[in-house]
Amino acid sequence: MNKYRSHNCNEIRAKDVKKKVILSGWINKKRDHGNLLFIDLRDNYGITQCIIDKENSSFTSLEKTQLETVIKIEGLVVNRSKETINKDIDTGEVEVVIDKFEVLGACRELPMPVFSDQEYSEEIRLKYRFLDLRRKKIHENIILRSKVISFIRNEMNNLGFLEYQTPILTSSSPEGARDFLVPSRLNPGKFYALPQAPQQFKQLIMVSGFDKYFQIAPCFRDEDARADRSPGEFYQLDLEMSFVEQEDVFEVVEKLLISTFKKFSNKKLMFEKFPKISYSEAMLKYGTDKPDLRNPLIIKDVTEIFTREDVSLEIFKKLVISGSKVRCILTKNTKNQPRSFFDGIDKWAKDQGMSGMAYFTFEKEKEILAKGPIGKFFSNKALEELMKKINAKVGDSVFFACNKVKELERITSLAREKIANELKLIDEEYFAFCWIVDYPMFEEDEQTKKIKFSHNPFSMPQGDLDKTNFKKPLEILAYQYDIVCNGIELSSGAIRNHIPELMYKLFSLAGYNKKQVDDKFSGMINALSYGAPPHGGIAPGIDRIVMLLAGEKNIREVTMFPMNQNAQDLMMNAPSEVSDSQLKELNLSLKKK
RNA sequence: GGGGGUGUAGCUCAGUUGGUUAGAGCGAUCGCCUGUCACGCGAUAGGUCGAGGGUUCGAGUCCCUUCACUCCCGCCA
Repeated sequence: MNKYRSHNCNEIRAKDVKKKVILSGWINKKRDHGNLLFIDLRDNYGITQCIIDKENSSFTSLEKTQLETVIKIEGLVVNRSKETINKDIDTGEVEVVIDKFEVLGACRELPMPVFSDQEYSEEIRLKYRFLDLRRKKIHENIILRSKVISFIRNEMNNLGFLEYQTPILTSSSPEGARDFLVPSRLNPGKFYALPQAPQQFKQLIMVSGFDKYFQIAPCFRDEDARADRSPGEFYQLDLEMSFVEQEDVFEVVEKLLISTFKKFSNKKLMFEKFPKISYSEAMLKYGTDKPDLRNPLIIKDVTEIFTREDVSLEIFKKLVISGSKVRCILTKNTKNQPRSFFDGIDKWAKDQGMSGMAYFTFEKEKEILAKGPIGKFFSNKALEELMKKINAKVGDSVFFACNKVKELERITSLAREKIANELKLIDEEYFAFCWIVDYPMFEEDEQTKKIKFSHNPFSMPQGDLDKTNFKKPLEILAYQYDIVCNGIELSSGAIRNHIPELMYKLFSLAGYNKKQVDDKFSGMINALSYGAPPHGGIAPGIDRIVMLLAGEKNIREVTMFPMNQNAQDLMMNAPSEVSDSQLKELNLSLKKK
């Protein structure tokens, strides 16, 4: 028998009564009655109540032992009397009468309690992550993460994919996020980069003839953090397939995500077949390319109404003449909402840096009228036309925003979320997946007005390439797609461009000449010219999938050892300074501040 | 880079219009308690009120600067 334990702390049951057992674990909680002491002993698996009384010579020293000390106890399993059974724990019908105990790992005074429902500051949690991780909720989240990853691996294998590793030390890529750089000792003055994603490698794997690849891949991007975005590093389920069209990728991913979400969550799927929404439609209807489809509110363009002569809201009309658009959000049957609801939205909008949100409610006396601050600026006819256009009924309200398209999209997207939350229109018991498709290949850089790749330079343009009008690059769509769940972008992917000549052509539109492309993407462009299969893939974010499954709003709740917002690891003290000799060996010198 | 929020005991927080010696719960230490499971009861220790400056007879509270954490915008092909 193992010297530390005969059972774990979630194993002993009524059938074990009268057995001599050895348990090891952390002191989760003590309840000291002076002559009788209860110890809740905790390990990864659960809790067992242990008991000792004054008759035992170890009583006094056990009584003085700190919480979170690791101890080993030996004792006898006994039944609890009926009225002392604890139904909240699996071992609650029994307890262990301690015969002797031994401290295996002493514990100093705790900087934060482990057994508590309190919330703690991120700072203290991250500094003492090893204590934080002992706490039930996050401990279970991390175990869930492990199980999800293992399930996904298994499913991918079943779907015929094989897992291949790709380099961590690679070359810096010119586009996209900022790279983490690693100096090369053997090549002074030169740097590796950590991969932002194994993008080029997975395409090379296809060129190498492996057909179906996947990897739970670490990705490194030196960009600022968000609640749903770890600074520094995160994981993707990276996958790529040869001889496929967009639909083939969709089929695999839908299968995988549906089985994963059904297995690990009790929430319902809003759609078993994920709806496909074009990028342009999403931007109009939801103001974003990551819409939360649990939210029933839809944005509509009503610019036309404000060109009518019988609408006299001059502030909007002037903006419309100078190129702004007006978009609105209709809320059903809200005529009885208190004034504070409407004004609250308006005030909130102003807090968001907008000029506020105008609103009114459709009512009917003799004829249709608009009740609200801007109602008087609309003629009867204009109101009827508006109602028809946005499918409104008497009793519904409508919120308007007016701005240049890009800002308008941002505003209405946020407003859609805000209003839905206020009206409690979002059912938290659902996962609503969708595909966003038909991304434009290029976009105009706002500052420089130059054409640039809007997503991924390696994506395949849509349509018959002979007929594509390369003179109007902004009109070219790509086989580029995102998958979104509950307003969170889970991944993006594409059918790749495997034709070198076309690649040069597209890069030239974005201002890169042949030599620059050859320099920057030598590995890949070279490979594509030696017989590359048509291929495509996608890369769902593992952290975000687990976050959704765990019902967490912050990615650190499903990450074992995350960095803080400033990309520092407070526990390991990273990043840190290095010695002069290390720098010298790397042929680096630091600028004095 | 920009905007918002927070910062008071080891932890979680309260602290009124600026006014006596800055409080509570948990934790720690000591004492009492043989059926608790957030055990109970009593006592003690524990504070640069994030830091610096200013206004004031007087600042945890008002003003300025700054730091830390966090949320958001930019950024994340």
